[in-house]
Amino acid sequence: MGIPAAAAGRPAGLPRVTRQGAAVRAALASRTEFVSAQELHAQLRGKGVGVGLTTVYRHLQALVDSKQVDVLQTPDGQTVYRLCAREEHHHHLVCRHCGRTVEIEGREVERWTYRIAEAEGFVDVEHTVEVFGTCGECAARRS
Amino acid sequence: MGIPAAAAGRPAGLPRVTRQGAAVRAALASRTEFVSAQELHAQLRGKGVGVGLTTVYRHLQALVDSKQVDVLQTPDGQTVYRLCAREEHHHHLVCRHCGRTVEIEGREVERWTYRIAEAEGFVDVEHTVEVFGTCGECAARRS
DNA sequence: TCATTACTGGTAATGGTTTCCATTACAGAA
DNA sequence: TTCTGTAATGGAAACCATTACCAGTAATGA
Ligand SMILES: [Mn+2]
Ligand SMILES: [Mn+2]
Ligand SMILES: [Zn+2]
Ligand SMILES: [Zn+2]
Repeated sequence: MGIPAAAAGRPAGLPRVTRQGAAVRAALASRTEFVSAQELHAQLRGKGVGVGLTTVYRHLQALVDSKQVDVLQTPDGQTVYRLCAREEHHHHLVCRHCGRTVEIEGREVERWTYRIAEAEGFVDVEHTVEVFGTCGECAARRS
Repeated sequence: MGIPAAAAGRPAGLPRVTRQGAAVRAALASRTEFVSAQELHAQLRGKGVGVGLTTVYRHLQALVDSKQVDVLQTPDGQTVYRLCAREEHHHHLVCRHCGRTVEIEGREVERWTYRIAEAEGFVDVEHTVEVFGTCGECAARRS
């Protein structure tokens, strides 16, 4: 009675495994930079994988909610996603030309935000820290 | 010949002084938190000040371009504006409930972003650093 | 006062994201 | 394997904040 031992697949009865879900995740995994839902959708369609745009949005949101994917808004306001290597909290250094992305970590910044917030009496704090610039290659290419 | 001594008003021949421009700036000055263009427009209309939504957007953008106003996107993606006290580069600690905003400065963070970017070969770097949380009052109110 | 032209603002167009909802197809039960 | 309940799908329509148009208005300098 009770919980089947081989409950490995997916805990309890959560998201079903579908062709589309796998496709979205795979598409994201194939890209190393941040990409938009529309870009991913176009990429999938281009390779003949039938997936609705709505579904792409849904899976991306689910991945974000489960902390498996990072999101950020580019300076020009579009939402982009990325399947990051490290699971722990981190930030990004992004080339505004080619999109090349480097995951960065900063103990000092973490301590700083916490200290500042506490000093002002704020609790339940979260922060966004993103760095944009021109990577070496792009800088050379346009010199 | 030459430049009139009393060129105080507005340097050279740049933006004209209009009722609407003053209204938008005044409306922003009356608010201490970050507000959206739509909110400002509604506030102005509510007080009987006739200003078109398009014009509100235009003036906000102009104020942003001339560094007189700060912009940021809330976690839920809406663009909000604020007339800050200090002109120098700084960041914000914002209450996600009441919008109360504290201007913060962080030499360490500035140095950190610069150092990281340089180490990775990035140039022409800019960064976004915003801290969101629940302020003391709001924390008490919902305890 | 007059002419020049930047500014204004209503309306239409954009464009990314979400909502609807009828259809499809996982996955556990029989 | 087949049956079934229901989560997932996806095309179309709705949303909605922001922008583009452009004819009318008004600030400015002569
Ligand atoms: Mn951090
Ligand atoms: Mn800074
Ligand atoms: Zn680059
Ligand atoms: Zn508050």
